[in-house]
Amino acid sequence: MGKLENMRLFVRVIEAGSITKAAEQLNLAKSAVSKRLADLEEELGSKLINRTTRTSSLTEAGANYYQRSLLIIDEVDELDANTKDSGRELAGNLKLSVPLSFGLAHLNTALDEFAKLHPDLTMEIDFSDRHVDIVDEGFDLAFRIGDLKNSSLQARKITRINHVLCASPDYLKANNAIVDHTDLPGHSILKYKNQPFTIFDEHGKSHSILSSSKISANNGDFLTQLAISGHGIALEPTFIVWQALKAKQLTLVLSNYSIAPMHAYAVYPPNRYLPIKTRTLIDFLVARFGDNPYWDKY
Amino acid sequence: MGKLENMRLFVRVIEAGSITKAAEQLNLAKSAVSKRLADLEEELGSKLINRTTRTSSLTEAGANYYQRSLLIIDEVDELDANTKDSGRELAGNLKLSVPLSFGLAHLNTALDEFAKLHPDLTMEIDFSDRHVDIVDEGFDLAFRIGDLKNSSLQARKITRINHVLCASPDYLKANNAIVDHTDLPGHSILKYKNQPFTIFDEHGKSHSILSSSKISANNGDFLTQLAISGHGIALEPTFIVWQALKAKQLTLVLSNYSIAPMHAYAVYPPNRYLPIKTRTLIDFLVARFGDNPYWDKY
DNA sequence: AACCATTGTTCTCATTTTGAGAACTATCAT
DNA sequence: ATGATAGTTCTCAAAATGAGAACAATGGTT
Repeated sequence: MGKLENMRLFVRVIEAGSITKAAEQLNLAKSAVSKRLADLEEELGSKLINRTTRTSSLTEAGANYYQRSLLIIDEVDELDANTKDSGRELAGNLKLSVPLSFGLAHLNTALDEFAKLHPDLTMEIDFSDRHVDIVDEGFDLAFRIGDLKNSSLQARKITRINHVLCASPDYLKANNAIVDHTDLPGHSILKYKNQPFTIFDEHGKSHSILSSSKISANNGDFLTQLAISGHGIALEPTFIVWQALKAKQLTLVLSNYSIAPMHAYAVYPPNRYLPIKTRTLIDFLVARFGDNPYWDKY
Repeated sequence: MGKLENMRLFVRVIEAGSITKAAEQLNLAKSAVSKRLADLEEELGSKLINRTTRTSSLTEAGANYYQRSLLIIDEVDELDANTKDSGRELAGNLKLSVPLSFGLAHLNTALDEFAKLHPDLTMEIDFSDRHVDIVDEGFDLAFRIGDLKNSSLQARKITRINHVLCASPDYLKANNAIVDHTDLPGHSILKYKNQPFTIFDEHGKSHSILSSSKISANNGDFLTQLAISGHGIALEPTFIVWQALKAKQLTLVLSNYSIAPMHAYAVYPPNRYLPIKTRTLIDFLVARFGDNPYWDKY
């Protein structure tokens, strides 16, 4: 094994927090990780990590080695990427974490198109709404909808996510008319969480709606079906209900009101050279969706 | 084999000028070098070197890769060196090219003392007066006396080399008196090359002496013995004749005149991070000899 | 204080990688 | 046309590396 590979392993051990976790992430036996780390320390003649079976900490030499290694690794990755870019097709693998609804309905076709454009590229798509740990789980890219929390991850905004209130024509006929926001509490709202939400009237004034949900669920498609069946007014992102709106299965409610938009982000590991395949995919998605996506045209 | 090791191999192939020469320098089979270079190119997906069986040239990608690799390699070497320096003894090997006379008489004791100070260090000393190719032959350091030619090598001045005219008392008794430089042509001068030389009188005026040498030889010890035996006036560096002067076997001739000094240099490969063991040795020698060396005290 | 779970280390062995060397190919000089 | 030289390919032995078992050390829990 090489010097650079051992630097990467050392960096991974630090970032994982233990030899055991690093071994899991690297798909290596912990004995192999232990040995290579020991070999690196022996070659350098310096202890990099003070470790017992329960705790470990960087030595002073190790802290410096870690910082400098990061820089060198990034330079090598950039050099490799630049050399590979010399008149060459994208190749390799992209491991992506994709939210269920957005992923199945929209990202899939975009990723399929991207894959056709780059035949030497492979992709592993993991559909999940859970909050993945990108570094820990080895993802190149993850997609998040909402507001990004305090995070060391780096993110690029992919598109705008608008939300609307909508109900079936039958539901609206069978229930009290909704003229303004004060009429909402008398209705059944179908939404993700049984929590109040805020809407803005045409004057920009915000109103918090404290309506109890008869049903709440964390699956937008399910809620859409309920709304189409006349079970209430759905509060959902347009990228889910756009086709039902278009087909007149659902109708906008209080369309002169607005809801603060969310955004969809592509999220990737921090302090790393961004591989061109990852960067190209993000650029492709920004161009494909952007701030005026097709699902807002209904 | 690792990415960094393959970078070093690639750089070596470029600098050696051929796979065959690089293999010789690295003590590897040329099939191994050929394979590793091909593997690196395959991994990068780019041809780095266009090569036929007779000629080779860098591609554009290869030229960039070469330049960037040099930087990365230096950074890694520096990081390693700094980490190794963390409260540690010098270790490893130093391969030195040492001129015969100066080496045997002076450097040897200095290097022996240095080795005693650094027990984990090993040294390979190659005694030769020939002009070695430091990079080609894998030397860490070479020593040169004289004036450095136009060279990309880097050098550090170790000490000053003074030359003197001297003869045995018997020779001086048996031959015409030497009062000033005009008396020299009537004498037999023992020197390295049968060429004129320049001396400066007490007023700083230079005089070219066109005396033919009965004997010339490129071995200073041999010439010293001839002078002691009364065969003529020797023109030699003090580091060779100092003990004969001290023992009154030889006496200065025209001691109020002077000869332009030369210098001894430690020479090392250019554009490289200088390993601390090499740097420490050079510092040691500068301190040990300096501009007023012990052989000038006679 | 005893016990258990977890992490790291060491050792053995199988697998993989790597280099040596022979044989071959291609190119250029004579 | 021939020979010398450099690079490539192939085979095989040697070296390196990782997996997994067993063990040691540490800290938390009871």
